[in-house]
Amino acid sequence: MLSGKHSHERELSPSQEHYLRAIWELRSERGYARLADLARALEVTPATLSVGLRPLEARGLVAHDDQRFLLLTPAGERVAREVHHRYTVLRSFLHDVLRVPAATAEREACLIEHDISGTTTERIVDFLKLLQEDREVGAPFQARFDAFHRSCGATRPCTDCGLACLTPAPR
Amino acid sequence: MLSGKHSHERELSPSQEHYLRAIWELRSERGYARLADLARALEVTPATLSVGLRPLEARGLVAHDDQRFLLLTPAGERVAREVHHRYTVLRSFLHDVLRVPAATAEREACLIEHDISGTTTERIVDFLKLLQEDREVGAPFQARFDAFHRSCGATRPCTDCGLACLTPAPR
DNA sequence: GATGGTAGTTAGACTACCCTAACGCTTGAT
DNA sequence: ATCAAGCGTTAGGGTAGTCTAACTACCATC
Repeated sequence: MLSGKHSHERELSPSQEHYLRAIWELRSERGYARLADLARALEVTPATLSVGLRPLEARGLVAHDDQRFLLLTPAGERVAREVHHRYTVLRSFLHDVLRVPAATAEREACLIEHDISGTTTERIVDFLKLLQEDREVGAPFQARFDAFHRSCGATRPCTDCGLACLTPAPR
Repeated sequence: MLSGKHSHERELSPSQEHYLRAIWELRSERGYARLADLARALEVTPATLSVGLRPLEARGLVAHDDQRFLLLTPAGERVAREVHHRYTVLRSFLHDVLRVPAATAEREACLIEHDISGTTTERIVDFLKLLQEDREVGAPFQARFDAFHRSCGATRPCTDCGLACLTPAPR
């Protein structure tokens, strides 16, 4: 589908970032990660991973035991945590603020995590923190937002584009 | 880089969505779109497009003149507008609300536009409208947010993960 | 009417990502 | 001791999206 050139100026491809995050999450949850577990978690065949992890090993991000348990090097763990961080922030924003259903929020966060810069991520963190910490902003905002989009008239298609648009509707 | 299976359950691939949006934008701006213009706009070679547009023609989304000027069918235009809508909404959110620099906002919106559902897009629209229309929420919110992230202490790394994290820092 | 630029196409190659099928290596149960 | 299960690897294939290079087709002017 999408490939090279545009998108993803990062050093690692989306898949590779995904692999790293999944290894880290497995290891956090159960203390170890085997290739087969990882394959299950990522819904990918072991063959795919066997090949796909190779470049990550070559770059010194992933390694393994004498028992072939997967390990993250410090560099690999740093990347994994960054990806996980982006994922978490996005999911929280989508679900906790925008009230997108949990499954959708997770699915979309999984994709967007590879597209979004660190800078943007931190802006969203600021945003979440503001809602959390500033009582004069947080609660009223969320209450209004919830009410706002519950009233289905909130977004009405604009006659020009047939899509809910950003120019305020005439009244 | 990223391919098949995960990501993008949409009928069209990210590239194809991109092509449609670009045709639509070119035609909106200057009334016509030629393959060469499109190639320049998308920073892709004409050869890529010549091949890449074929499936879109086969699906009845794109057509051309006797003069080979590119046209969108009604179905093609509908998709193009949807993509453009997602793009616009994202860019506005990133730039106007989160204050991400314009260039970054555009670059990231260009990527995320293919990942995000219509539902989520409309949630963001609701959010933008709320800020725009509700004076008790909009202005104070934005003022606080701007002040908040200007003060660089706003996000501080948490000792646990080394990344600004979502659990409130101990005080 | 030859020359040359612009537009689009075709052919061939490459990379990323995925799959299935077949094989080798433990390891644990019978 | 064998045999089955499970893990990982290898080999071979497929698709999407891109590229370069070589072509065709049309104008435009000289």
